[in-house]
Amino acid sequence: MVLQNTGRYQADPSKGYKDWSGPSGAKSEDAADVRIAQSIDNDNIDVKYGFNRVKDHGEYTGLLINMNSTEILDEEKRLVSAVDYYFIKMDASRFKITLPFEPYFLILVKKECIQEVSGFLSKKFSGLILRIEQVTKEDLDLPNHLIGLKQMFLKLYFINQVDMQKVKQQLMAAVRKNKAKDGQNQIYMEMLTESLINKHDAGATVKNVDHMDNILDIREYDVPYHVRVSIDLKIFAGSWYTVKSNGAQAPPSIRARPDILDRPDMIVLAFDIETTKLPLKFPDAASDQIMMISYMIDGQGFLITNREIISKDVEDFEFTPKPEFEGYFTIFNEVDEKALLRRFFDHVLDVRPHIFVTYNGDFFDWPFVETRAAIHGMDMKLEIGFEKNKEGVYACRPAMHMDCLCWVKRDSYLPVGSQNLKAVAKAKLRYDPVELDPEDMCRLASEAPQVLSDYSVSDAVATYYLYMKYVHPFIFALCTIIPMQPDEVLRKGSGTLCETLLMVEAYHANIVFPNKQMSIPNKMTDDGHVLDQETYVGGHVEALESGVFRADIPCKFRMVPAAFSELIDNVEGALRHAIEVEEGVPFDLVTNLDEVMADIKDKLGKLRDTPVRMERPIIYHLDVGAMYPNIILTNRLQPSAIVNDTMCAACDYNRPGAQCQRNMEWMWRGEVMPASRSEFQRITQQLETEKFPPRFPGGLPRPFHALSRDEQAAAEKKRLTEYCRKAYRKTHITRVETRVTTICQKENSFYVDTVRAFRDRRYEYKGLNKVAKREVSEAVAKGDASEIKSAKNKEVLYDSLQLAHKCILNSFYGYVMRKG
DNA sequence: GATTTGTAAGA
DNA sequence: CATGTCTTACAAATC
Repeated sequence: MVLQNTGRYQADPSKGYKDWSGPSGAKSEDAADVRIAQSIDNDNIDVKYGFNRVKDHGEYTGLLINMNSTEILDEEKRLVSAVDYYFIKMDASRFKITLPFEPYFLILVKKECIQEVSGFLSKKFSGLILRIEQVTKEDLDLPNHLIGLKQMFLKLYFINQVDMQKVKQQLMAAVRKNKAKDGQNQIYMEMLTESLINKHDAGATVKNVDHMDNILDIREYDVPYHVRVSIDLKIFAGSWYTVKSNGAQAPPSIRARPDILDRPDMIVLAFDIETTKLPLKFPDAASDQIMMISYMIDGQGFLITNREIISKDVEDFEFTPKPEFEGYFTIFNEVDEKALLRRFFDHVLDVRPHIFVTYNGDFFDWPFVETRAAIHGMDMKLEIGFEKNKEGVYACRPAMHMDCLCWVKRDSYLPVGSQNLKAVAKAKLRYDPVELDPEDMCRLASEAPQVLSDYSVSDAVATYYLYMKYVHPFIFALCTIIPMQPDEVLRKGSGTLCETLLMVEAYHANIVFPNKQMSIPNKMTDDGHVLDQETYVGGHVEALESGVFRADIPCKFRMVPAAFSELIDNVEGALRHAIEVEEGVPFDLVTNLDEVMADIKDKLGKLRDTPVRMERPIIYHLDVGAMYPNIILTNRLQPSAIVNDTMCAACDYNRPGAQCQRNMEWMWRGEVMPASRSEFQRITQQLETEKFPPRFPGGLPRPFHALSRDEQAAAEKKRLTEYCRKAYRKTHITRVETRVTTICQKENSFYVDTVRAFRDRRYEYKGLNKVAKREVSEAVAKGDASEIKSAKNKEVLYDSLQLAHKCILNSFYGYVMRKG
């Protein structure tokens, strides 16, 4: 492997930096020997946890619990991208299958030279591109696609992701260049004009000689590999599959088994550590020690003490805060910290948990254990396979790490002040945990080891049962619809979950994924002011009347008689709707209709006749359920349905009297810099004569044009803000405008369909929650303790599921405004 | 000392 | 790597 120093700054900061950092730089990652070593490493760790790759010709049925991407050598000794799928069988035994899958992405090429570009690319990237196929997909950006026009793409296959990355980078550069030629959406505009001028003659444009210039767009290039595979093959964690293994070389075949519902229990280990610390300081792994590790495995508790710190041996004891949260603890008193860690690692490898659970373990417990182990000459990665990955998460291929704090933050709907473990235990598990002032802990270690043990164990118990009751059922329910690892489903933002759900829907509807929209830095308004930020004016609440209202304080009402007359005239229609549509009862089954109608009319009549009244009010709490999702559904609001006149002009459905355009008013709000266009230009001119700090300490100062586009924009913005503050004595002017946007009502409904499916799923859980509530009261009436327990569990489960679905459902609304 | 700006939290 | 806006409170920055 040769490192080349071209002496030029690299555009990508991470790449550019690594090239200076010696042999461990970026390029070593694609060196074949390193990748083969990585592949062997992967398998060794998996075997450590009992996941052996199936290589025979047998058939296996198992519950899929996890997935990881990897590389394997094929019969020609080439490195091939594949996904490892981890299963457990009904008898709790484990196996792993490895599914090779060729990564791919799509490119859009000028229609008239598809063949030529295809041939050109095969030659230019021979050895990298495996093969090229032509595929047609529905492209919601394509003018007049509603009549069934499909877009033709070239689908480029690769044997592995590294090759794909290399080609992707070059093609992206070409696409960027071609797009920049004029305007942002020039490609689609060109197609628009073409389709407007002459729908049958597309070959009129002049063919380019350099075929890189004919690549108009690149699509679906940034879908994570394992997500790609799982979308295309419909493989979801938390589901059952029957796998037919076809020997060591041929890929296995996988078949979903929706008929199996029971699940084997996964082995769950929840742990928590207690450490020494200096007074009024946070524990520091470099100097402080681990005093105790307490953990629970499948409801069985363990506590390891460090007798260098703890003054005397602790005896086995029980910590059961509530009958349903049992905790019998077995104690290992170890001579020192090294023996404590040794005991912990050995126990982990003996049990081989599927899931490790912590509370904020990514930031405290894991790094602390890792550092302390290193001080004693142990490598946590080698011992139990856990290390910090590039997202800052402690992870291991064959075991998951579930940090309950992630669930609390995103899905629990608890306020920030109640997100510590104690408060969460109170709110969700409904018991008062042992509380202890951190400043007392070290003293208690020597004076009252039992008190400290109780405390330490209490955290492990809370973490374990919080996970088992709330986090586990929720994450594995979501996993069956979101094609990601359980870890990711736990940790990703709700917007990313929405996006992934949408990708699944789009793929199976044969719709090409829309590209991410890039925001233009320092955008200008029409009258030449820099736009700092733009958004919409959101919803607000209007109070018709304010004051103190109580059901026992009479209140003055002023009725509108005409409204009552209208109501009286419509009583029959309203009743019919209520009976037939809402209750689903045939109208003629009702026997006392006249009676009820007369009663209602009489009451309404009295209200009409004495319109000014003093009465005790009845106070209602009226909640509009799933309001935003329903607004989306009734108006068929979806990003791809935002159209303009040009798009509609190209659409065959746009005939006189067409009902497909829904015009909707909204309020635009922009924060505008007060400086004028000429002032802005003067500032940029000034900046171009200046020098800027080097990219890395010790480098040369850079002129303005050497800065990246983002840095330039930031510098312009900063200088402009300073200028505006001096010259105008304010940095922003807020503008609000009413705008009208057209929503196409005929657009492919995959987005609104996804929202609807998710809303209905939530209602399903709400319904099940109601059923469980009824079961609780029935069980309470019967006095059957075990039935009460199981019914209560169900109630809690369905309530947490519906609440968490609410969070993601609301995210569908916000998702369309997401940046990046 | 008044005003603007930035941040966090909750709804 | 990343749901949204609106309101309130408060501290820091700035004039």
